[in-house]
Amino acid sequence: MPNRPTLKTIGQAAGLSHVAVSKALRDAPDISAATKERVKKIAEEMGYTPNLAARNLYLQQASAIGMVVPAMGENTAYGPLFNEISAAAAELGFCVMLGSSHRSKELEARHCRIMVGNQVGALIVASCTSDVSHIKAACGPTPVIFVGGKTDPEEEHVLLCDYRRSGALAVEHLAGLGHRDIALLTYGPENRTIAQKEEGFTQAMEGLGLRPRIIRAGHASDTMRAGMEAVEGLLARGALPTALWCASDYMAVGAVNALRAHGLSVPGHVSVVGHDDLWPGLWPDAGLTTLRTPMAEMGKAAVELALSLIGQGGQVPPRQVFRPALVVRGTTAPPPPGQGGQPG
Amino acid sequence: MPNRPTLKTIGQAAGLSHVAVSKALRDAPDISAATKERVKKIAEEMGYTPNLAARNLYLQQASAIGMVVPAMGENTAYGPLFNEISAAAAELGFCVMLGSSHRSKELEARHCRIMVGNQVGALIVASCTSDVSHIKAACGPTPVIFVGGKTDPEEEHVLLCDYRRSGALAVEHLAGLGHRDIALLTYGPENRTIAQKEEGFTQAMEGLGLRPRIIRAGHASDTMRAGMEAVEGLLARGALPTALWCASDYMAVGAVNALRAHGLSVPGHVSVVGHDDLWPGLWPDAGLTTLRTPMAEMGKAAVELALSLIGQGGQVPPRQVFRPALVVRGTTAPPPPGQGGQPG
DNA sequence: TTGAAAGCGGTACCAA
DNA sequence: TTGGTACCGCTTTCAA
Repeated sequence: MPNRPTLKTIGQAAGLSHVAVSKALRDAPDISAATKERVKKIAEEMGYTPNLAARNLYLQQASAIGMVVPAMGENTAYGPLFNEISAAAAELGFCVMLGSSHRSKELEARHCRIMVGNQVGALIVASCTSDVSHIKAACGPTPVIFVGGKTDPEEEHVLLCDYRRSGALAVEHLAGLGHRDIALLTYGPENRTIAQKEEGFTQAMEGLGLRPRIIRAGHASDTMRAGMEAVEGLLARGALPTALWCASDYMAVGAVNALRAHGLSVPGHVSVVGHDDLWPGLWPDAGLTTLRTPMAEMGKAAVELALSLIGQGGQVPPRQVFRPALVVRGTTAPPPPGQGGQPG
Repeated sequence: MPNRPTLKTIGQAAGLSHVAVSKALRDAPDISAATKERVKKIAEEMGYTPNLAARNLYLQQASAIGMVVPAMGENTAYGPLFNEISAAAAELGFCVMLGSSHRSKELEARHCRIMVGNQVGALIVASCTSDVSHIKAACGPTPVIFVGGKTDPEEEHVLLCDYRRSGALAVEHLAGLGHRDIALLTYGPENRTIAQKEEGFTQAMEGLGLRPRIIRAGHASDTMRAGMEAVEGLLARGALPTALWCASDYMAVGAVNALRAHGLSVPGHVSVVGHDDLWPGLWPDAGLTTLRTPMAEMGKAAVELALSLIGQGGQVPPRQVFRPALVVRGTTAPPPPGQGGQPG
């Protein structure tokens, strides 16, 4: 590391002790205004930046929080979530250490250990598996906040999204438009997020006396293809419903793509709803009707909870569930005349 | 911060001084094997993690590097780049502090200051503007590595991608297939990346005696729409070429979308090449032919350069230019018979 | 083979 | 109003 000026350096230049300099820079009441001004000027000139590691060491504080995710980009929601967390943390003078686990439990634990060693006050982890014992072991007494759908809602600190409600909202919207034959398209492998969506969907459909159809196709690694395959399968069986709710926006785009390739109009013939609202412009000639997860609120809540656990913020509930919201754009409309009925 | 065990804690449990414990844990030659084993066992049991901040303070080292980007996600290349940087850093026991500037110079500088205060050894910055004076001011003596197309290639430490070569590769591929009427689609606002692509394209076309056509449309914030608008404009003027090179993959998807909406086949009627290769599966029913920026190499190089500047690695060239590579998938083919000629 | 002392940069306490 | 001293957790040096 390059030689930055320290309190001592400034003190020498000012003919003062490092203690006086420290006080002057922090506007202590027992330093004369003249001295303060002089010291501040010198510090400014020398480009002084306090060494937070040293300060934290003495004060037994933290000025960083950690975050571990499976991967950034790759059409996941972690990018937007990180943006919010970064902003909220910077607002409070904290910085964020981030690690990509590349979906490896070993790397996940390794990131946690490195960050704990580097004195993060708390960790926000979107684990790549539902089993998080290795993470807890790696973090020891450092508090961990779990985020993301794979997590057990009974963890001590956890921020989740209510995907059951997603199902309710999707069905409510589509049924409200007059659809009665609605299918949910999901993908493998089974996880808590998918299960919740299926549950919410089934419950909402049955509540309306409608038959819930759930089609599982493809794999999480390529949900766009999964959407196409699901639609192809439905078409091949002559079982196309009038509305589709897809478990992810990407899947929805794949579904729309496949429908249009077969000369079907969206939303003219078939309505499609997505999930996540990762890219408002994803389907630019119309805009995808979708369910928005409240990333900004989740990010802010994660930082608040982290600071609260560090003891740098007020009390915050240790478990929070966020509610998705419906965003109506151009891929949903009433069903074609005469097709609103429930199939056999 | 929760009370983690320290060397002193372990020493008390082991009936030794903290010095002996420190040595034992680091396998110093002057500690007996028996003591080492005993100490290590106790440390293990207590879940000891060395306080790297304290170690760094004494050793005047850094164990973290910083990275500042305009935003994660949002269809930028920073996600994949971060993944690589994270992996390379973790490999070497370093962690990465990341900040999203939300395209604000103030926040950009703020992140830099916070990270410098937190003792990062070096910073990797993808600036949101070409002017980087505020960043340099915020970082002081801490070395900064600039990445991304907006940067002046004369900066002291800089990693770039040769977008002129992208133009050459795109033209070479399309001309090799028999295309003579090729247009480049770009978007505003003008920046160094775009300028380089245009330059490389023009040069390559003229080298083959072909007329370079460049269409600028839309805005960087929604390049998918820009791609659609560009195609609509070309169709309206009856000036559609047989091949399009789009400045981004997203723009290419928009272009393909618009072409197909008009009943044109890709690559049957028109070939389309993208740029970046952010999502191999972006256009699932074919796969987009595109130019791939070598993210993995750039990430690795960034970390190596950072460590070299910290004095923790070997010598590394301070400026590096990476070469994009052509990835041929399903959106390029020879032009339709009789349409390979150069237009008036 | 072990440990006392000093120092990294900062802050708190108390004496001058 | 100022500064000496001690301490945060760790490592290095040197004496026991």
